[in-house]
Amino acid sequence: MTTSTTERPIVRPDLLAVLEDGGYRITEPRRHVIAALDMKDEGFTAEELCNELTSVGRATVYRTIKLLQKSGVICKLAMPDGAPRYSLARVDHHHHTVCVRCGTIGEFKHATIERLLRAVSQEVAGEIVGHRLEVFISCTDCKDPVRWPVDAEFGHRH
Amino acid sequence: MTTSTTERPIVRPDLLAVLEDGGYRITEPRRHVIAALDMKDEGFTAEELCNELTSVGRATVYRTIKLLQKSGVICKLAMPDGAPRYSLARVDHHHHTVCVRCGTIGEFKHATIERLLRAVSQEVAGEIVGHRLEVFISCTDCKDPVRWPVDAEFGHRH
DNA sequence: GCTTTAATGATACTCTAGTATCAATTAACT
DNA sequence: AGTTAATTGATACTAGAGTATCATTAAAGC
Repeated sequence: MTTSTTERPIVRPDLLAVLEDGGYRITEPRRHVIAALDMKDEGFTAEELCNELTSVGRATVYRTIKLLQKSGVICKLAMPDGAPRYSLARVDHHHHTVCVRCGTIGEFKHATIERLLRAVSQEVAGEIVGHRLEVFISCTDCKDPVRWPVDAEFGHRH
Repeated sequence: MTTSTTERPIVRPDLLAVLEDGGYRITEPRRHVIAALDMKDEGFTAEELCNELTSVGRATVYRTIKLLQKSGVICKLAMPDGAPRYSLARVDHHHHTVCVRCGTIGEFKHATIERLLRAVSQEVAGEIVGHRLEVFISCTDCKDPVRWPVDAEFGHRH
């Protein structure tokens, strides 16, 4: 762990801009939360972030996560067992690949999903208002044990 | 509510066969659970089932749900807010349409998803081990208020 | 019918993922 | 520097979705 939580963290201006745009104040705790999640390329849980950011209160971490989520800065997604996990949104409209071993979350955009939705909309008696697509992978050379088996709980091989 | 929970329910033989095949006993409580969920074409929660089946204990309802899920008889899926919901599996390999108003769960099969996965597998550094796809709809003439907005919590319009 | 072993039910418990409260603090604006 | 409203943090609380326990009951096979 390299991030000190006492000194003022350096935060990407575009992430701070999100706060400004939303009419939110730029505070020390929020700087710390943003700095911490910006360093991550794996997914993370809210509790993990709490444990790392010892100088920021738990409630504030949760509040900031929610705020950033509403602003589109981070995505909330569900692991195979339904456990929530967050990741920084880098691409605009995208879906996620999730390693069921190490929890690393990747992003991809694909035109095919739009085609799929158009096709489904023909068959469906109603209006499509959203969708959820997650692709579970086992990333190359991953040495971790499987933490989120896809056949547990939710029927994911469908 | 037409299902009495005291008299012996009539259960589709193919659903009972699932129990036999798994080496499980065919018991009265299990008959009742199966009969109840077979009558549903909307999704349901475990608690809802518990409340309907007053003659069956809560633990048994949960145990039976888990058993049937493992046997592939019912699917567990997540609503936009992450809340689990079950539905009887009618088609073999399929995905779900979920009405965010009334909670009705439909099934669809589509070849495009296989194409999509093949395309994604080219781009991804790892092996695809599963996926999750849910299409959220507002079903035709649905009069219910929106119970599961797609923009709450999880980023579902992605 | 008897035996054995699985299954049940009442209940208490657990765990996760938050939200609520509210006095103390602090960012932003003047 | 002073004002004010947003924000914070410590902590308690909640809700949902199950799981554990264990004495009692009831299927299945003989």
